[in-house]
Amino acid sequence: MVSREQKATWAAEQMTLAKMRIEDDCLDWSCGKNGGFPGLSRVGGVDVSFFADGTYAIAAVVVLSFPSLNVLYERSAAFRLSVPYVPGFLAMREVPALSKMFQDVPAHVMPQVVLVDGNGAFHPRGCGAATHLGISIDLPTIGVAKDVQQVGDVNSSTARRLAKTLHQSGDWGPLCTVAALLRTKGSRCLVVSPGHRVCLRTAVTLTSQLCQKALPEPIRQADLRSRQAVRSWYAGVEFDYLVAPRLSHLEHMLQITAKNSQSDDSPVVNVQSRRGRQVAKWVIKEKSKTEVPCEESCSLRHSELETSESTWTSLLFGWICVCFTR
DNA sequence: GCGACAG
DNA sequence: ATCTTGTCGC
Repeated sequence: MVSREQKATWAAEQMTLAKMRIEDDCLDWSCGKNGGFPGLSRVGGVDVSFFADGTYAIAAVVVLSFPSLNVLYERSAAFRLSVPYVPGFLAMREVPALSKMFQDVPAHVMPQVVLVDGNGAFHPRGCGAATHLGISIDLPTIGVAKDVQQVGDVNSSTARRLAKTLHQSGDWGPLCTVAALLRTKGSRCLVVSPGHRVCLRTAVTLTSQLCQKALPEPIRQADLRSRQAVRSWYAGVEFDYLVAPRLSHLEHMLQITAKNSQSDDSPVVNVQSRRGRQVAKWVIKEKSKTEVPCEESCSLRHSELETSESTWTSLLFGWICVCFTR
């Protein structure tokens, strides 16, 4: 499906990105030792759901208040899949769309940390999707995977052994230096790894606090909403459509890095934040008019459909689906 | 050749 | 990831 050369190129990109990863807490909030997170008021979650035909998908971004976990912002948008899923290269498939979604998040609801489906630094080349996204948008990210990827000596049997020592929800233990196994409700275990700008301890502690159910709430919400979006699309609801970026993240970031290093040798952190703000210069087509960043926002903003005669019934059906699952 | 393989 | 029914329980 994907050429050997392509994989080599991707791997090189990942190794470059891995070097840019900030492995310590670099936050505008902190992970208190008493269980609190002073300064933290917004947590984000992202997920992607797929259409049956496998050529399109819907990316969802949600922002929840913390610690109350109410939905402050959510958006779902469709995009064309340009890359197949290849183990170890999940980011190449999902991150471009997710990254673009963050361009449109209003500053006043921009999350202070984002939870991502998949791995962060726990990755064969130290650059899972959470790390990749984090560096692309220059936000702290945490990787939360439902299954254990083989990384070095760590694999699913390693995790099974560790899982036996975790007796109740909230218990966790390190799988390696960059990943922990966290037990949540229903005896479920998640692999948590720092994506960008957070350390392992902060990543696990926060993720644990966010697990009202078996999954951390931001990811669960993004998951629910992106799936719902797919279903209501079949019922006639239309979505924003994201157009793929012209350059890969790495190409874009390398350009900016080069530009920055000409002018001065500023510290890594400054370069990072500057880079983050310049990452996106992409086009948005068919942007729907409504943007609803308030609590009562309905999960789906459908642009007015003025098309066929079946539209009315399918819209109604879509609404019923929406109401039914909430 | 065979098994492993985040979403 | 996705294809899918009922079922057990608060």
